[in-house]
Amino acid sequence: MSRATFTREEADSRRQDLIDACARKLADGGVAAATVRAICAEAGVSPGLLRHYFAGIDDLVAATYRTVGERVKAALDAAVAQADHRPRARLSAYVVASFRAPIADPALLATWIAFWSLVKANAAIAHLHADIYGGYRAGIEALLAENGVAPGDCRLKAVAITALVDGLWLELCLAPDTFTPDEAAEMAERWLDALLG
Amino acid sequence: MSRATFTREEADSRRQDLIDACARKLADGGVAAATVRAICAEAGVSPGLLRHYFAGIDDLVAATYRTVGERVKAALDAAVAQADHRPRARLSAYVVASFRAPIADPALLATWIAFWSLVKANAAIAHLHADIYGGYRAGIEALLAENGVAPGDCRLKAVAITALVDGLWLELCLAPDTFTPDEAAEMAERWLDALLG
DNA sequence: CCCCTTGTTTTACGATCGTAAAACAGCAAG
DNA sequence: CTTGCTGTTTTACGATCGTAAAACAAGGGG
Repeated sequence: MSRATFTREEADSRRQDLIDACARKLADGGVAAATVRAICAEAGVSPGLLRHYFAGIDDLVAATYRTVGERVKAALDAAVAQADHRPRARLSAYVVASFRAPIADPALLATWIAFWSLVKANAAIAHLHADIYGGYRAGIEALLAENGVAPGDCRLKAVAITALVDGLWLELCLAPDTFTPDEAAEMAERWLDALLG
Repeated sequence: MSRATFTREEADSRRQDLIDACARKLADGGVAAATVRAICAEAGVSPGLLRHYFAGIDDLVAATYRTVGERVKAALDAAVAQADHRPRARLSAYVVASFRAPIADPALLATWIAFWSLVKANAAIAHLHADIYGGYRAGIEALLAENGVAPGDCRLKAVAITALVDGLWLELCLAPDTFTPDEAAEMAERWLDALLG
């Protein structure tokens, strides 16, 4: 039996393939399915290659969280940039974007839940989580300030908005039959109305 | 080396010990830490005993979800029973109880997140989840109806309330330094105000 | 006092895990 | 055509996983 052939790829391409495969495995099988062998098979690569690009499976999972987090943040920022320039429209755009493509993707949401489940047990993931959510919340706080919310109220209101969005994400992912992304966006909008007084 | 001694316990006691140990392991180590050997060690029992009370590890995890779910539901119902009889007070009691003892327990919330991460991959857990959340939502819908919410609006508003509560739970568990349970309860109350119009 | 039931422990097995290290193959440079 | 670098695969190892089945011990009924 001869050794399998392979094509040489640029480093960043393989790295990204592994990250994407990791996200996919986390999405449809949870943490238990994101094994070295399963991820590499999903990426169409032999198991040994993982440690050529990452320090280990934990490092790959962390890199995946970072990548997915940056992708989400970029999508949110893009939504704000494309929105009407009025403060309220900008805030709405930021929040509602969570329920539109490319963020409202079942696989992405499932991956996100897997990351949540790792925060308490994995220190590196915990640090990453604090970083990602800090940035997310900072974005909301800035938009709240634009809308005339008192500086002392921004922190808690940003938490409250993040909580509703995460909760709706969660239910949209775990029980997608009970409501639609449009209804989720509608509820989020209503929450903004309530918080802006 | 002689065989270790042991004391004979009533079946339900050992069963409950294993369930509690499973919840504890899920809480502080996530799904990865909830192995047969780790759980049995936590329960002070030899590894082989698990299969005397459960069909396997998956069965134990499911039983743990069911038990924890029932405990939460009982606490919520108790809070409503102790509340003022006016409809709005009863609804508030149901929602705010999520941020008071015994529900607002870090270990319980961490366990809950672990269950979320299993829903998509494990059919039995998914069925259980639908059951538990169905009951939870039904409780809110009944209280909303008491408060004069139109039948057609109850479903979506119950989803919205559940989402905010879950989102606040999540952040309270993953980033407990950013806000307090009291602030969470305050936000939930405000959400009720907004939804009741 | 002995036996019988059964809760409990022990031991063993095959599968799979993450990782290390060696063997190989593609491709550019000489 | 050959050489050297390195991306990639293969193989191997020790650890740990869930489970099956046998060995044992505790306590009650004859």
